[in-house]
Amino acid sequence: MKLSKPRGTRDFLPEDTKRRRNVENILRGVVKNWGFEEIITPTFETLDLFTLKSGEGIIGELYNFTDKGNRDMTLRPELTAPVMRMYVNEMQARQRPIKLFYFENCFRYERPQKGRFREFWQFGVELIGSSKADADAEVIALAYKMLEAVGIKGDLHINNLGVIRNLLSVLETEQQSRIMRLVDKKDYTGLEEYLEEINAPSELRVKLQRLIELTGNDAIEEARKLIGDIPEINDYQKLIELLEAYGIEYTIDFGIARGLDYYTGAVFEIYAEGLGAQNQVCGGGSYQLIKLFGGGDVPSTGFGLGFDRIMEVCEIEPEESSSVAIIAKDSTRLEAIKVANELRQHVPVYVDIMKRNFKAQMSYANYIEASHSIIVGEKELEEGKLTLKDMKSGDQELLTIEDIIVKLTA
RNA sequence: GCCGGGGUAGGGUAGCGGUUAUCCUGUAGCCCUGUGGAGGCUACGAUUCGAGUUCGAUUCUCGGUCCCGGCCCCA
Repeated sequence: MKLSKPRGTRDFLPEDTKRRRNVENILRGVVKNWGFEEIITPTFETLDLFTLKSGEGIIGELYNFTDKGNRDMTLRPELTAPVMRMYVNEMQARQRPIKLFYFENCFRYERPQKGRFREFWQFGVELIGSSKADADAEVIALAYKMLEAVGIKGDLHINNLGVIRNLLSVLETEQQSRIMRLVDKKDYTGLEEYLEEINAPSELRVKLQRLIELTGNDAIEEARKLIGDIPEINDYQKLIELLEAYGIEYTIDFGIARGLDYYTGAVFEIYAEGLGAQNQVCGGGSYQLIKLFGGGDVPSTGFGLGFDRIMEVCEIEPEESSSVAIIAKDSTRLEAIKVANELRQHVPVYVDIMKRNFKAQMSYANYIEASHSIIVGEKELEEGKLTLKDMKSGDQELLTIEDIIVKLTA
């Protein structure tokens, strides 16, 4: 074969596309009912949007290019930054909260592996304008419910970075960032070495090491004992109470972190089984990006769902709906087109365009899994009727087109 | 960027120095000009690419490429 698709991209055949659209629409249905509205941003953006958010280091992972005006551009690797850019550009005067969602493809120049492609789809939500635990809870619960709606029982881990940031606040900003990155990577030996290197106070060291290993139901109380009655723990407590009210299952996990400074409070990740090394299907949290992009001091919370990974484990199949193959003879082909015109107001219709004989048309109807075939033959037309055949049962009856429409749309 | 395992018709496979490159499935047509899913017959269709070793490479060696899994990374 001479032409092939670019590495890490995929073709979606009709069957694949049908499955994907079905799941996509289920997810859309859920977010819409939570009051979120869909937006679309450009497929490519200026390079600095992403370097500003994530640092120069990400350039190696980007599909970037210079356009004919010598501007540095890139295909978007994610959608949080574009959405925040959109907000800063044209939505700052709107009353808050602003509840947005998107479903778009993203591009990253990475080594493909299971659940990781160079072109992939993200379904994401951004809730702009509230720093309250209520906003965090709504977003987290929504992520959970979306996965539930497509039959995925995710393992949800939550944390509030405010607690660890409070603990680290005595250190220099640079040191704090470095520590957050190490915690995020779960590189605990590296963390120990670094704490040694900067000669961190031994009390802080012990507290930190114990804190990031706290998980489970009593974790908050233990953290309170460890660090004291700080406001961040109370916020965390509020979040838990709200999540209980939403009726979702979660695991408190002080080990969840983010390597970037603009994450402020709540963070969460959802894992699913059956995905190999890339088992995270959702990641999110509250962040402060708008200020970084030159807007006001507006807090946000959001998440991204890895749609391709969802499809990997999701077993939902589209519902079967009725479709019709019209079987005609040479002498009735023109009449068949008229019948097709009528029926196409209601259901998908196939008409032979291969000049096939009667039997071959029937065979094709079977192949495409049409629920019904309709025989437009001389005998039928003489009576002003058509034969409707149920392809599953094989039963057939002579009916008027009106009766057929009633039957098919029932 | 790194480490493994792989690429033979559209899909699934056999062959592992010399074959008309095997078989299944598929697609098209016919048997069968108003009834599909079965059967029979016929046709279509492949050695990932490039170099090397050899009289001769699908088979051995090296490199590229793509696929699969993992590391790194994961905004």
